[in-house]
Amino acid sequence: MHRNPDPRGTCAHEETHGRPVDGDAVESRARAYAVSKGVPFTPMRQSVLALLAASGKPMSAYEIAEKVSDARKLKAVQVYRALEFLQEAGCVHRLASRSAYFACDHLHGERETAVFMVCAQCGAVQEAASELVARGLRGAAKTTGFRPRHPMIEVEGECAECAGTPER
Amino acid sequence: MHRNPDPRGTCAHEETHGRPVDGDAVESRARAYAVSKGVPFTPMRQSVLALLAASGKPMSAYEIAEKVSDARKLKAVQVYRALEFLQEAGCVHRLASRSAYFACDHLHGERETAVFMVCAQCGAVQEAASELVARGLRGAAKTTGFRPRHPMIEVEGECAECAGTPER
DNA sequence: TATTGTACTGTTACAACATTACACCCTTGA
DNA sequence: TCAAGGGTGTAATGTTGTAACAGTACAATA
Ligand SMILES: [Zn+2]
Ligand SMILES: [Zn+2]
Ligand SMILES: [Zn+2]
Ligand SMILES: [Zn+2]
Repeated sequence: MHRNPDPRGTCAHEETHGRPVDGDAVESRARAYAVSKGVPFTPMRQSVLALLAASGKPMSAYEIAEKVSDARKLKAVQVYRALEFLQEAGCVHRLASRSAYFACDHLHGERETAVFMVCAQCGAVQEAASELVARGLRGAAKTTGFRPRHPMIEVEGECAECAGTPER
Repeated sequence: MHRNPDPRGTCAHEETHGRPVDGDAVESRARAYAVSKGVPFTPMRQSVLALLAASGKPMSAYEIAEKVSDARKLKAVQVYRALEFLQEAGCVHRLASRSAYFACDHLHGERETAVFMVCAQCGAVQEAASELVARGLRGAAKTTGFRPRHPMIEVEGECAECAGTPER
């Protein structure tokens, strides 16, 4: 059900599709967060974040463990620890629909509602913050007396590039 | 909310929190789908759907396998097969945020955008269809040329009952 | 300097979720 | 009778995520 599509098989122009994020910007955000929490920004955390930022696509923790070409072979549990920190720092998100993680260089207001748009063809993720969606959610919640806490919006579809080149 | 005398023993706690769906309605929808596809609506499928409808809460496949009190002990893979059919039939949804499945007696228009509101306390799920959210998503997609196909919106929070009775 | 506290690391084991593979039924229709 | 297509039962395996614990690094403190 949530097997990740094989990038090599589905998309010949992988290079054109990646949406690498600004690695430096995102790393400095992570460093700032580490300072604010009084914890170190370790090489482990740096490696995982750099890989995600460079790839620009969601990857599973096990995939990350394989691809962190840091000589050492990482175990998944180590990756999960790094991801936990990076998610707290706000520079990595988890895609529940794929059990995958990706780097993000946006600045998220505390109250923002992020929309993740995942391309079914190439796997690239685009992020948007829609006030209209946020209002809609508040409205839907109000009619049932529900108190929203953590909205999660993931849309599968086709990115502009893949829609434009329908048959690779 | 509906007349749904649970045949088998569900505990009293569940009783107060569950939001049982209309089991008959949802089963007839599943039967109609089976007919339309020329496949049988088997006892296996019926049992799984009935259990989900009666419980009114999301359950994992393994939980379902345990609780289908049908004398036989089901293996998870059998439950997954039934769930696959029931999801196609549109009477069961998967909650990605919890890797759980729940029955739904709504009629989903092809273009509707469903919002799942999951109570963090009691686990109950409420479903709503917000046109405002749908418009917001279309808007967000349009600005990036993204073609939305399967939106997935899950909001964690507290249902009216749990918010009203903080410490039951 | 020695001690303590805190957090990261490396490793093993395991829990929870999901799929693949295959043999064995059925029923339906040549 | 036979083959084809689907459902079932079972075992094995794959994937995702945590718990537990011993060891290490380092800073604050006595
Ligand atoms: Zn983001
Ligand atoms: Zn794409
Ligand atoms: Zn529904
Ligand atoms: Zn509740």
